[in-house]
Amino acid sequence: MRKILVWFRRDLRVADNPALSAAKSDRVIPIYIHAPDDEAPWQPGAASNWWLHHSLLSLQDRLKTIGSRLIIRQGDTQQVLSRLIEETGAEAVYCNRLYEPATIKRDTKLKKQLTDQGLEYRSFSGSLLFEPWQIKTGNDTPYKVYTPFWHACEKQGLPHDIQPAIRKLSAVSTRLKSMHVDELQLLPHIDWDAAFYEHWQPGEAKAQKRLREFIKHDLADYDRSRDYPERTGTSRLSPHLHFGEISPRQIVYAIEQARHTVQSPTFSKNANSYLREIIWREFTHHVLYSFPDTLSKPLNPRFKQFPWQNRQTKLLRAWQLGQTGFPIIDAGMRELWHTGIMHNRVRMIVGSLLTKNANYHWLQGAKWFWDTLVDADLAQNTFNWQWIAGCGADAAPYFRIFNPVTQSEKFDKNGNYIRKWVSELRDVPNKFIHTPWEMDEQQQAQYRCRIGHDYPERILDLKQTREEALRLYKQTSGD
DNA sequence: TTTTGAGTTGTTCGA
DNA sequence: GTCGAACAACTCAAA
Repeated sequence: MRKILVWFRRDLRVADNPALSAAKSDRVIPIYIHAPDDEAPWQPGAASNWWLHHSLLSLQDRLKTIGSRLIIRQGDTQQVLSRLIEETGAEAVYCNRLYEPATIKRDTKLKKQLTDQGLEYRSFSGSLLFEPWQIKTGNDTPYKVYTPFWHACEKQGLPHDIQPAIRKLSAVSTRLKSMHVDELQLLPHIDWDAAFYEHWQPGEAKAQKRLREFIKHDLADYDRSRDYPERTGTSRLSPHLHFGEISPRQIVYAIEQARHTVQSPTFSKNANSYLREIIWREFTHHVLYSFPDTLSKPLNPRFKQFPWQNRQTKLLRAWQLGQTGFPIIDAGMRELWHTGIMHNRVRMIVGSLLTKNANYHWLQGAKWFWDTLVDADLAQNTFNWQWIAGCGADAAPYFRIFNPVTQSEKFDKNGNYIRKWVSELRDVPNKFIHTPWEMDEQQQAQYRCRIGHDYPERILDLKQTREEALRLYKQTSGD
């Protein structure tokens, strides 16, 4: 039996883990290397680190139940790996592939170094359904439009062959030292994460539970209910997927099973809508893989000179803190701050306001989301911010500027979402919940919400900024 | 090579 | 209140 280092990265699961499965009949030494310096300039934010902490604890427990032990180390990846190889006498390193530009660069270098030393380095496909080089147009170019990409995936068939969970691994020598998860200092020093514990349960088992509950309660009505932020009609699997506590193949497998069991055209239609979202995730990774410059530059070259603002100002701060004076925006930004997530519908509304109405650079929004989201994912964050800013793949047309009042009236009719997150508006009746500035002084006093005192004035004029944005974007699209 | 059809999520205005 | 059209042309992808 050979000794194999199974290098966990963002595949923190035991079931359907191709690298682990490939190594399981040998002597597996599961390792996790915390190497924050490798990830600059996109260091994971505090919310992401909170999740990682709990996910690592969970993986540690899971491995213990099958007779193994997770070895945690910190430092430069290459040095830590060499050290571990020396200490253990391992002959091989197995891992599941990641696709961000900086990670590919690091892993390619590592692979060369290890193979040069006569070691085996093997990587597997564990976090995407399709490898980014696997889905190409007829001209062998990467797709830039979603629908044909989806059709190409459908044509190949969404893979749902899953590897069963491993029941037993050989023991890891007690002499091999591991750090405690606590020592990685991933948890915040000040206590702002209380609400996270109410909203999230990281870990492989919880991810499976979330998937089952989503299919049972929400999938049948997914098309409709996913658009209403007060409901829980979305899957909320994104952070689990990001850290690989669950694989997209496992999701496809479970959806297909449910489809088979339920046997209803409506259910099947809703199931497809959800699978399309999973394929959006694939699409964002494929686009970043093929166009690594999009991390900082617009995919659409017309936007090279686009005059987005890039300064730190009061307006940006007000947006970040949920103090814009627009209830739906403030609800979303506060939900994000408190829970590490924001409903998808609301992400579009706040993104449109920042990039189009306020004319901020999409990277400003991307950076804030990166720091605050538990599901922060480089490919998806980059893609989606470029999408809403109108400069990305299959982007929103220039005239699509969300109106936060209209959106709010449409998707949070009774203001339940707003009142949940913006307590100043708790007593404001439905008539004014989307437009509290329309209350006269007496009403403001009566409902205990004085504009400019209890709740902020609006930070911008919707109509005027919309017209300015239309002018700017029209110029850019029409040149 | 050329042609053809289509393209996540919206808003506003006027009939 | 409801509905359809305008907002624009361009690029992508496949036939």
